[in-house]
Amino acid sequence: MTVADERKGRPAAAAGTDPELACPIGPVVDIVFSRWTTPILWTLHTHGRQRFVELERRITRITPKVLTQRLRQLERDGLVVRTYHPEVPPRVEYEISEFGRSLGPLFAQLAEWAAQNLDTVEEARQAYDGQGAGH
Amino acid sequence: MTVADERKGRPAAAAGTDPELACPIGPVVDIVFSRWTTPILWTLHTHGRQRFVELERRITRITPKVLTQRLRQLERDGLVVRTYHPEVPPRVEYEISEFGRSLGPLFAQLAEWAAQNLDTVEEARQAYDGQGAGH
DNA sequence: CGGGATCCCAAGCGATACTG
DNA sequence: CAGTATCGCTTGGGATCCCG
Repeated sequence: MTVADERKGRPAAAAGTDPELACPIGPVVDIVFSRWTTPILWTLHTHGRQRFVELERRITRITPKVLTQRLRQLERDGLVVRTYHPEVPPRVEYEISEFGRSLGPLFAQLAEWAAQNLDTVEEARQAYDGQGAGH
Repeated sequence: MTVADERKGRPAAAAGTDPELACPIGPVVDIVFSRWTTPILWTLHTHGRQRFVELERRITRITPKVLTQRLRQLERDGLVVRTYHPEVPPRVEYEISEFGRSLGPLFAQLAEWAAQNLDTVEEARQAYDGQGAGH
């Protein structure tokens, strides 16, 4: 199931003395930035409602099993809506929920940061690897 | 939210198509939202420059080995600055780099989303678990 | 088509011991 | 104090088979 599901959003707790996180964004990371969730949400966001196979094809390298797992998790968290059409052959469609769309600005800002600073990270890595080897 | 819509033709870092992501924020997630990086960056952000043990104590449950690994990664990516003081006993201090501070607004927005919507997620989970089990 | 069940392996992390 | 090195377990994910 969920990797670290012990975290419960307890509103009563004071500024997080939670076990492994002294920060309030730990739980969000688990929810939104788990292993495959970001590509899934992004694909659903850009291509709208689509079927299981479409997701499978667009998100390369993901296996159906994992795709199902993540999709279930996102559905459970209310970020994705799953619609089952009892036809032959069966048809299932996934889309971002209204609640899931509240992540829009966040993703946009994230994408913007990526566009502006990703190469800086790359430079930092090369610099580190270059003279970091000599220590 | 269509900020990065036009930069889809971004050349991949390595050769070929990007492995696991049809989305431009995949790499950022790896850099910023890896396993322990969020608590580390948050702690460094809120408590300023501090030593290894301080980080170790504040980020509960993290082992020194993993803390070192993540710290090295963050240093390599240019988000964290490591300062070694050749004393006896040795003293090492960590702080967020200038570049790392560019993540500030992002974290703020993330924290805000968490504060507003985390209980919604919890409700969705309970609803899902409640009647999802009977299905 | 859209999965669930099973087996299995590789990565990640914890625990422990040791160094400068 | 601030790590590095090694071992061993836990776990996520791939591969395969099968069902509705």
